Amino acid sequence: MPMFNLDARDPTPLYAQLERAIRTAIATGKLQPGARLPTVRQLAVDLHVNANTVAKVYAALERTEVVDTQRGVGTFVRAAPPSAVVNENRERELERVISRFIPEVSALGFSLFDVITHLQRRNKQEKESHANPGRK
Amino acid sequence: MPMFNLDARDPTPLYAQLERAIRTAIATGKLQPGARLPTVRQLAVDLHVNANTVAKVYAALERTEVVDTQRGVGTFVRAAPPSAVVNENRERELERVISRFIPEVSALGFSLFDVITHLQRRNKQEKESHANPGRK
DNA sequence: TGGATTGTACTAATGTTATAGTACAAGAGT
DNA sequence: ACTCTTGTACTATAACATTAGTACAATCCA
Repeated sequence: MPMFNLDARDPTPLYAQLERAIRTAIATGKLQPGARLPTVRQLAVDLHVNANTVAKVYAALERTEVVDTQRGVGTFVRAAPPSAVVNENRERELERVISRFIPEVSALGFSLFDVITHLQRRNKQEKESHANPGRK
Repeated sequence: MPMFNLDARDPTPLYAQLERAIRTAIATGKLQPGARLPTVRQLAVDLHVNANTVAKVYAALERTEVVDTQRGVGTFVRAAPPSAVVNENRERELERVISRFIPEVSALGFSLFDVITHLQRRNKQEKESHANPGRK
């Protein structure tokens, strides 16, 4: 079972799907700080994509300081930066990004409740995977 | 204000975004059976894309029998598909848009819990404003 | 030191996406 | 018949995405 899931029928480019998947895995705690990502070649085999595609994603994540790569060693999830924004501005920052998000989902016909329900399900799955890390 | 919303920064191809948007609009009832879509050229202007891109989407929707096109007249929404299919696609649609959203907020240093909390507060305010519509 | 592993850097070839521009065909209305 | 609007079809071009293959550099380990 591959660590991530790409959909070849999705018109979204593979590299974009993969980058998103890794960032999401980190954001939701599936990949914790310090965790090691698969090697470029191994992940390419698992996902049935070219090694160059994986390498491109790893390089992008390195540039944006999401992972830390060491030649000959591997690539690892960085420590979550202690939010450059201070607490007062944090709320406003979150408000701003969510305000951009709401019209998008509502344009697709979803309610706030739909979104909350979906996110809570994700959050629950995240906790379960923490409590039972070696799950098959 | 354009009828649909495309995001040039989203790596998903424009034609795919537009096809998805139209199908969703139909699925959610924003575009009802018999409703007329904008002309190829007009929609191209509204969305700031090439007319060929819109034409490509219309042709794809015609091939899959989602719309009915008549030369020199316009393109119109066909009868709605069964709702079971609609609901399945809706879930996937929500999943997709949220998957795009999560890496974005986490890049700003927010957790899923932060987002859920914020959305719940919004949801509460929304209900209150419904109960008291004339409120400032 | 030698060998294996890992990330990185190229080139080349092929297919897809998006744009621009032009032209044609079918229907509506005058 | 004429004109306008609409969808459709085509060429050409540029940029991007994907794959394949090769080579190199840094690190670890025996």
